[in-house]
Amino acid sequence: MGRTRAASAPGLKDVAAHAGVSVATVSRVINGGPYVTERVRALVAASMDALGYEPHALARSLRTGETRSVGYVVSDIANALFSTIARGIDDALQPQSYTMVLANSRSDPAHELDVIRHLLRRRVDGLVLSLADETSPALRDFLAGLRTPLVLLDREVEGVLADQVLVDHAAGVAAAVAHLRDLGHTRVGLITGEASTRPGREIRRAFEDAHAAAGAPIPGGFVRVGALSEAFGAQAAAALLQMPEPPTALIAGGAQITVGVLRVLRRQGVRVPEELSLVAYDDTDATELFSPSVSVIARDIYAIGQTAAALLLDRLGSGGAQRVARIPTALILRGSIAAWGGSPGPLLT
Amino acid sequence: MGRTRAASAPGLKDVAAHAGVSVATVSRVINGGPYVTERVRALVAASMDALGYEPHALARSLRTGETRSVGYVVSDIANALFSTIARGIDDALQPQSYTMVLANSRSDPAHELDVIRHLLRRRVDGLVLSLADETSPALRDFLAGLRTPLVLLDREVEGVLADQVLVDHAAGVAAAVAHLRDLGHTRVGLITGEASTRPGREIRRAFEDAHAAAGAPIPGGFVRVGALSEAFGAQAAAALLQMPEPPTALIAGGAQITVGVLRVLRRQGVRVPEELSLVAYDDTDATELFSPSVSVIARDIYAIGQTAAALLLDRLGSGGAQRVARIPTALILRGSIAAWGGSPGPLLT
DNA sequence: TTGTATGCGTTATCAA
DNA sequence: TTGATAACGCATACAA
Repeated sequence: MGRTRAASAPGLKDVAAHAGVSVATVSRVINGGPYVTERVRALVAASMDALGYEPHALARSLRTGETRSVGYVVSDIANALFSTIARGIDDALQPQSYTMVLANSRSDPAHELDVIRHLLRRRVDGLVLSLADETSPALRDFLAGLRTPLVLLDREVEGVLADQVLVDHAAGVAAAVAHLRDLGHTRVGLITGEASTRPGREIRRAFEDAHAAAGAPIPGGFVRVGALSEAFGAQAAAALLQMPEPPTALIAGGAQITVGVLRVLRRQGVRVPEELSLVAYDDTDATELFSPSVSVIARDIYAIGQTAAALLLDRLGSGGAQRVARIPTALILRGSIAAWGGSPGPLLT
Repeated sequence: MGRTRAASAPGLKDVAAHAGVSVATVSRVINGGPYVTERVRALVAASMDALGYEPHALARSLRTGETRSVGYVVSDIANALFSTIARGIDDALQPQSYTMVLANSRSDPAHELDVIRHLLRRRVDGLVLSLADETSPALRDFLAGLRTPLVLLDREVEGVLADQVLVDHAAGVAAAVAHLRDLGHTRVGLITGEASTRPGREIRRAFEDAHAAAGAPIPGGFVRVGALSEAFGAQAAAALLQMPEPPTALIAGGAQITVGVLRVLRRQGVRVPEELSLVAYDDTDATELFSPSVSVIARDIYAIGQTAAALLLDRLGSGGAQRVARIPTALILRGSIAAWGGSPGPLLT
């Protein structure tokens, strides 16, 4: 007896009845509204937890027009890069009581549009996008016409107005090439992702620029471009090693690619760095624990997510012009690099 | 001119006006309701994409009482274990057009309750929980009183009615101990997580049971229990190695712990498997690429997520009794194990 | 300082 | 086969 609708969760109405006030008053108490007596506030608060009241976020959102949620679209959440970014986003969102809604696109550009639409139907207040492919015209047009605030992570989509977080791949790659050349390497290979996504373009461009600046040619077939996968990394590394005149140093431009490369080097018993110097992408357990430890181009991945969320929250709050945040890269030297030709320098472990 | 409320997204009303029918009819078309002329259906469909109409999921949910979303509560999404599970959940959810809402508890039991409450306010239809601590009384009481369908991942919470996905740690650990003993190891150490969480309890129990079954004592100090972190793994490994009579074989019961252990073995130049045989947890890049490759107790992590989502969807659909799904473990033998005392067997790489 | 009443965009009930 | 309309739970303009 007493409560009539025992089945469903208590609402504002139930709390109001229990406290002997109106729903408006309860609402004011919940939202910290003005003009509420301390006496009434306490009364209502008591009723709320007597009934175990939990505000109905959907109803509130329908009324206010904001969901306090942001969508994160990602090609594969199981990828350490993206899950670390997700952590960064979520950590930055929680203090403002925003929620992250995750949508996995499975690296499929068509599906990508679907999941974005799905998020929009749920009326997320903003979107953070780690796009699988920034060249799809359908996606580009769709995003260009979008009102919802957007943050692009290391992606450039023509005609789309969005905040961006860009990783400075060029600096890391330039440093790596310069270091290897200083050590006497004139035959440096590169394995990286396709041009359909910014990192692939940037890494390749920086690699070529660094050689051009040094007035050094890149031997034919030394740049391998393909999927950001272990399989491609392995295949490309094997192909490179099989060349009549293989590279004496290699840059693996992508974390998954790196794993494939390491697997091949290990399987073929290639001695690193004696036979091949190696610079890989991203400071991970795998690169650190490989023997020898692998020199890497590293960046603060967590910060990418944090920064993205910060940009988005900022825009949701105050609006303003589109902004671009830049994440630096650093070359971390470890045992996988040695001089070529001349006398070897001191070996790191 | 024409549309009055150009600012906000078009609603059912706008579509109805544009098509010259009632909102009820539009709603029927959207939901594939019965009794709609093909003529009208086409008319409405045309109006919908003329206006770029997107259904308002929140309003619909408010009306229907279901959000078609499930919350996944996780102690750290950046952890590969949980991000892989998340992928499994999401993949199983998407075909049914359910969405995953992620909530990171930061391994903090108090915060854990907060994020669950937050998810509930958003009226998720169900919850998948990778709890950081299953012993918290507050959390236990809260969950016990919950109406929302629950799936516990490798956790046991007293008094809580929920579907469960349980990993069969015991089988893997038993196989590992048996294999090591067959190879002559009588001094096997274990580093694993605390009893506050099922895996820690199970792994320890299986380790002790396996020894008891063999009538073999476990040397004092050979079982180290602590945080599931790299730091603890490293610290415990160092302590074990420093003992006057250190173990000849070691089981690292946790992926993070494993990384810490590997780091120490490498730093101290411990020769694996000559000086120490090693069995670690989870088949990862790090364990595979370590030299030598590390034997592991593996399980299909992705399947944990998939199974959890399947159980939940099932319950959301048909209800029925609580169910328990079991995920097997397997011992994968690689080069990190060798016989002790007798003649070494054939070495794997 | 508090209460009443309206509407957010839907679905579902009932009449037509 | 279609249309009018009442909720869903809340926030807020306005009245008191």
